[in-house]
Amino acid sequence: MPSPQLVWFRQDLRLADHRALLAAQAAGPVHAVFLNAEAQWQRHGVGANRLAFLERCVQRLAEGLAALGIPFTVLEAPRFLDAPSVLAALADRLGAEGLYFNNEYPLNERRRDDAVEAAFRRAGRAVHRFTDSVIAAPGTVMTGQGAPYTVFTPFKRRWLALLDPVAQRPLGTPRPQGAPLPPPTRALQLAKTQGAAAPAGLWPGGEGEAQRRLDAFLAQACAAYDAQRDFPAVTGTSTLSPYLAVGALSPRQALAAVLGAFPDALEGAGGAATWVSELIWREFYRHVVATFDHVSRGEAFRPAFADLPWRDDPEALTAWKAGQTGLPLVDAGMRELAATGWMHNRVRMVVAMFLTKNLLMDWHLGEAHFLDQLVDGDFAANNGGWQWSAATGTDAAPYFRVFNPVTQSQRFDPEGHYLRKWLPELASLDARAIHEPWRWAGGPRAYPRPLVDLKASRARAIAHFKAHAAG
DNA sequence: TAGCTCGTTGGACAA
DNA sequence: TTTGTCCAACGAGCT
Repeated sequence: MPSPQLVWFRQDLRLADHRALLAAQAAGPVHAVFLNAEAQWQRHGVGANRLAFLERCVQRLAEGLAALGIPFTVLEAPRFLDAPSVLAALADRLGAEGLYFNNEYPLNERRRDDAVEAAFRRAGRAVHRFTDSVIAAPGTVMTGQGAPYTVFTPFKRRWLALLDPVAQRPLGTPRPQGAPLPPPTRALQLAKTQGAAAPAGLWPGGEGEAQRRLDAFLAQACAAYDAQRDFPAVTGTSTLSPYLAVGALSPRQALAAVLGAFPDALEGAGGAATWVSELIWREFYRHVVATFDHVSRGEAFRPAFADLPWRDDPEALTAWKAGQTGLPLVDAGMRELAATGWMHNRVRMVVAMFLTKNLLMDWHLGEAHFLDQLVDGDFAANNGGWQWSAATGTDAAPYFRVFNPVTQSQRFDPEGHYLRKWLPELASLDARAIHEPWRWAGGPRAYPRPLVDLKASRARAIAHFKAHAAG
């Protein structure tokens, strides 16, 4: 029996188009492993919804591996620090020849992976790392001066110029490796998932579900994505973010599928092109995290705003989290998040702007709450989104661009369908009154009055940022 | 090198 | 109701 190759699954929980897995199979029989890093995840804010989803995806992966006859081990490695010893022990026990895994980009993950690689090399074992969670590897999309991009649009132009769609076609699926093994006998239990609020049926795990959603999106919503994606009451988005975040879907699979359905998706405008842009945004933020370590350390991307003082207002924060701010669109979004582990992207921007501008509270608080609640929680995308909203991030969005949650509500949910869905106490109000219930006969008793005056808090935020940008 | 253009997602107000 | 202008400057990135 030849020595097995260890394949370490992380945020790449699928069998198809898996670079490390396919490379390992080419070298010999594979033994798959997943590490349960409970303590690490809890310390870094991975919440119960995300863990429960992760658990379902690992479960599907375990079943798929068993069907192919590939043995699979889940090891306890509570902290990232434990990864080298735990993996080395497994390699010793199995007499493994090499270790294969796909790269991750936040600083902690890179350090963990470097430590694992060093430990394996010291033991005389080969380590093979792959670019898999992004189409363009960090470091390959650079300016004419050889510097990393910090503005999205030129990054996108360069990314598209470098893209070779043929070379980026998905790799296919692994082959069976002997007779099927018995499927896992007991349900996998990761960390503390009992606090999960999102019903399991909302976000089924696994790559099969990811492919179903991808197909449905391409058949139904993609063509009108540019026009429809901003309306939270409409199913205009792909809802693929959780699957991309855990790697149940690869970006190559997503890109190949959209190009198959819309061959001109790399040029011009239109729904498919706009969706491809979102895939590029995902890559952009991963490159930022891979390149600028201070982002992984929690610092503002723009040094000018590193020391911006924020208001401390625990009661307002509690009201924001609970969806009790008195601004209907903000509250609807926060309640959608609490109930489903997901929030429509337009509404994410509205609630983030409200927290960081109108309430003038630290974006780190919002970032942490989102990571704790979101099924699709991803450090790079979440951090990038929050810093964009807070005007501390990579793009040049001016700080005086402050969303008005009432105007946004009137524009993007004109009939109030989304508001009524999540705010039953406002269900009886008509389409005119529901966006600002306090103006109409004092508003319903069960619903709070606005936490802040929008006009005054907007002016306060602009003055605050202006004073700090100058100093 | 210096000049030029541009920057995901907006709001308020005046005319 | 619609449209134009201002809100501030600045630095990224290209030519």
